Amino acid sequence: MPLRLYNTRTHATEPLRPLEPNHVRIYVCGLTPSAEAHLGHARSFLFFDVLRRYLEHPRNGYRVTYVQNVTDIDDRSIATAQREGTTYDAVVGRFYGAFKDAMRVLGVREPDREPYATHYIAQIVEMIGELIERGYAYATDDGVYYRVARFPRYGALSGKNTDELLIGARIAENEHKDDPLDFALWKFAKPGEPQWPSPWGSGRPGWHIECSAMSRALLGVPFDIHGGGFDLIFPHHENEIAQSEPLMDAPPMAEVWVHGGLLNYDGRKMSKSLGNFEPLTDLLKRHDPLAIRLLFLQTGYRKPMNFTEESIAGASASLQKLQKAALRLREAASGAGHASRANEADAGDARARFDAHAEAVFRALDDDMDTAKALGELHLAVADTARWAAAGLAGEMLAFVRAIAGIFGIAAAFEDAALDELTPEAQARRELDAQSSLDPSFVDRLRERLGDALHLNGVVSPEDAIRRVIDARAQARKDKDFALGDRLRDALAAEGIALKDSKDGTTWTVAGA
RNA sequence: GGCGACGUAGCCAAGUGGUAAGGCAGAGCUCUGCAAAAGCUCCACCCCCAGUUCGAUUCUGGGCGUCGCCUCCA
Repeated sequence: MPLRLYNTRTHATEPLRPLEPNHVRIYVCGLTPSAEAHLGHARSFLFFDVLRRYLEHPRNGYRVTYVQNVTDIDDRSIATAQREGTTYDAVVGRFYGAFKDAMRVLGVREPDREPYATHYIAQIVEMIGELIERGYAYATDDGVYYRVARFPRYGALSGKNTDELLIGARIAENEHKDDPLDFALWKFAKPGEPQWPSPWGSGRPGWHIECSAMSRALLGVPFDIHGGGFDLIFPHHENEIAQSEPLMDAPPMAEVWVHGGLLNYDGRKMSKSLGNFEPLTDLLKRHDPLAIRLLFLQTGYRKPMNFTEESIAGASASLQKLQKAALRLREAASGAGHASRANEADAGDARARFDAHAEAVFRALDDDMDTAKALGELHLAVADTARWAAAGLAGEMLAFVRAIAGIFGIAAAFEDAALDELTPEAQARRELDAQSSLDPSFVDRLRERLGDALHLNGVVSPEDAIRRVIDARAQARKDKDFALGDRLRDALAAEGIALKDSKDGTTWTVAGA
């Protein structure tokens, strides 16, 4: 059963049928880097990254060509440049560089092509020329506009009709346009603004035309998937269709239109205009990028979702649960030689269960990339460590977890090195690191708490003090003086030091470290 | 005013015409002197009302609520 995706164009979930066999061509509207990117942008690109990974996974086996543009010229970058006394491309370079860094941290793969609008001026101008030639566009004294009335299907994607749009009181009046619905293809430059020559006057492209021109240039039309955020459906994607399809023999320009749900922050849309967002780079300082990925995977990609500190904390804990399960699988797999004494009937039964679990995960992904369901199924699959171990399937299950993690883009969490971090030895190592952060007055505070239980004479370093208390407690426990032992431990606890007993002795951790 | 999405346990969240995945948090139990870790178990009358149906959380209609789009926006 092939992957099915919800298609905004047809308002239905339908099987993906690539126009070229085994090759999926995707165009996703990228960033306008004239301000800092936020988590909402990340959500969108993170989803398309997962989609791409799944398409390429052997289950689907597609080759993917992924194009994501960069709107490197717009009114805001020009305004910012003027305000800061620099150039628009310096502004764009700064914000886009930060965005790329963030994407790298989040494990989002690089697009195959990353076209900048200003690098495709020739193609843009050519396309505008074609539109004018066919009566779909007209030049005025401040730019070239698209004539919406000329395109009867305008509004089909977004489910709007032009009459209703006109009623909306929010369309700005513009004496240069023939019709309020018309939109700019080319804006003539005012003095001092960046500009490129065109047959109609020098200026810069409007936002919408770049995507029509660059998708045509790099993928050819029609192509398979056109993606972007929900907020781009109107007017951006509607306008792209209006620009591209009149010039095509066989529309639509894209078979499937995929739109990702927006991210709310504290219950409100995270947006540049509302300004209620935290820059992505700041957020990534506070949160594990893998936990962020998991957080988004927990929600259907089309649903609006609300970001809260509580939800990211939950996702982080959930990730750890999966990691610990993977660690147990790894341990079971390495000791598999003597563990797999199950009889053949049981083994066959376990095999059937294994396959059913795996199939359930894939079926969820096939169903319009239901990553939330897939994640739930993965938890179920992994939970039965004992069964997989007994049937000698622990290694295979671990490999399965890793394969799915690869699709999810969280494979790093399940690499041996990451799993090693969860072992007791790694914890001990971390504790050593934590030692250096203890405040020197720690010993004095601890001495006061212990009172006559232990004097800590001559002890200066916090580590030595903790060690002394642990040793004293060990002796107390040996002597069955549990009251004293507990007193010692409580004193440490009051100073934020937690003890953990294991067969290999007692270790300690700094709470919250 | 037009268009649209959503409303499932403290939080995140999947889902089906026959009585509700998963994660976090919480509770209990097992194991441990206690604690931690680990494991097991428990934890929802699915916003309200009406209708269709043998039966609805799931379908239809109405209401209420939240959010979004209609302007730059992933």
